[in-house]
Amino acid sequence: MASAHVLKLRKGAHLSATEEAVLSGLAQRVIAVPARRDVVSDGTSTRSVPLILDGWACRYRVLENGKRQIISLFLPGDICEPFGALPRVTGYPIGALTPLRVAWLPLEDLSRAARDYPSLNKALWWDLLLTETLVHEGMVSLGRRSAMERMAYLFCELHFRLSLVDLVRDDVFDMPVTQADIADLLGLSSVHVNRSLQELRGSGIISLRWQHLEIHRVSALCDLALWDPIYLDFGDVVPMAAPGAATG
Amino acid sequence: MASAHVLKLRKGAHLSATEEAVLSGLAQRVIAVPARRDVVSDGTSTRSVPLILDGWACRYRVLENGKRQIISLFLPGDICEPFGALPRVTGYPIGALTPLRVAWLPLEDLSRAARDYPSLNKALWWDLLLTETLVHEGMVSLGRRSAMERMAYLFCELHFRLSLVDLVRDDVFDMPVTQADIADLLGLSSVHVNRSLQELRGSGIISLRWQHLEIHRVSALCDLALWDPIYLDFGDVVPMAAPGAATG
DNA sequence: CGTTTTCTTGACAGGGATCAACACTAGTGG
DNA sequence: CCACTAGTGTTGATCCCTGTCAAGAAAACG
Repeated sequence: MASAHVLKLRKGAHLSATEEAVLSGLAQRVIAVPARRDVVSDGTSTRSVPLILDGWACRYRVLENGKRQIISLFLPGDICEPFGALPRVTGYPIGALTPLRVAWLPLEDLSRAARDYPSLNKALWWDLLLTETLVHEGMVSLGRRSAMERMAYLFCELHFRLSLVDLVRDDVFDMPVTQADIADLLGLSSVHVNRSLQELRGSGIISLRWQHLEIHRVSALCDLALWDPIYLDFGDVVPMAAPGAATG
Repeated sequence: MASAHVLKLRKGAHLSATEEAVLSGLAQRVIAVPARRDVVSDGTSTRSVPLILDGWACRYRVLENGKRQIISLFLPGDICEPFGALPRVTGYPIGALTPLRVAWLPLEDLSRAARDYPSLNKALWWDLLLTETLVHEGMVSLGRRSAMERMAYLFCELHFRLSLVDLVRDDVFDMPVTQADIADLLGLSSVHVNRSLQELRGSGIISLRWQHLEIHRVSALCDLALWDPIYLDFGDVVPMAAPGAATG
């Protein structure tokens, strides 16, 4: 069974067996991180980037008044710093929402792999594009979707993203986060998350018990979420990457 | 007088006269875009990226219900697709908020320049980091700042960004956008923007007339905005860029 | 100078926050 | 194995921030 990032990157480009082996080989230095601990607390090492093998993590920010906003969610198979080489003098912490298995990918290995294997390169660009789009669509949610729409959108996004790494079966998947986490993700209060959730369950579109989400009517959920597949279904075909703008 | 992008990138690395000349030379193909016209309507050409020489632009998204959210703002000196080479099969449109002068930078030229001149490379990475951080902090605004705080934050951000390109004099700068634009930027209604603006003016912290913003008490504004300089003052020193994660 | 866009103001409604209490679950240690 | 504790989910009551609708004033524009 291939690990999550291999499963995910397969969706971005057709990978040969060799390339998949290379990809698996990158994830050598694996460490465990307990829930609610920071993976990186302030900026990231320039030498390697964290890859989530298992569990959920997030990039977040806590304001002076104590309010927390989750900026992006990292699921199994996600590279937490997709702008990999970006030297950060400062940055937002990345925290574990659940117990984590994290692989630290040495940047040298990663860029060598990308250089040697065009399909791998393509897949990594695809991953970057996807990550960027997710952030943008998250902004649209926070700015212009109602609480209910945000919830619905989140479930659609999770359905889409977790499908990429084979963690969805029959429109059912695990959601190992608290309602308070969801609140910080959606810019709501946890009380309101609770109520929206109940309303969504009451409508028969989903059910959620024991951190287990089941989507009964996917299309109804997408409608409610103002989901536009144009933005997230990239399909299988992605043009080859041109040279990077800022690449030395 | 150097053009805006040169002024901006100077802040990211020390550039030699030669490097500045190269940078200026990149902006050959200059075109004018009238206000309210799209610069790119669906995705971007793979061959070149737009650079704003003059005027304000934005990346935005319109939901099916007609609501618009501005995802990022582009000011003079900004490269609209800082992920330059990113091949987009889909994407959000970029629109002109004011009449624009746009230079289309050929990607080949850009990456050759970055390859040949390390400081230029460093500056472009710095620019990318800055852009990324602005988006993240925008999410925090939308999710966890009140209307008043968002307004204040926006003015702080603009003060910071426009200072980079020498468009601020004595805490005064032009704001050539309508209140409806601000509303779509901050995830508010235009009516509420109007009222927040008046309250802010009434408090004596700013004045705004004829699209001319004057900040009277910068520190008060920063306090109100929950402004954290850690996230946006990168200072002059930035570590050298490592090789890109997904660079072929 | 008329026309259109933008700004401003008022009245009203509602979505979501806040506060507070209680139930439930899970983990902990005796 | 059970009591204890802490975290999480649930509910009700209340408030207020912000959206919506509508109309008039001011400014921009051709």
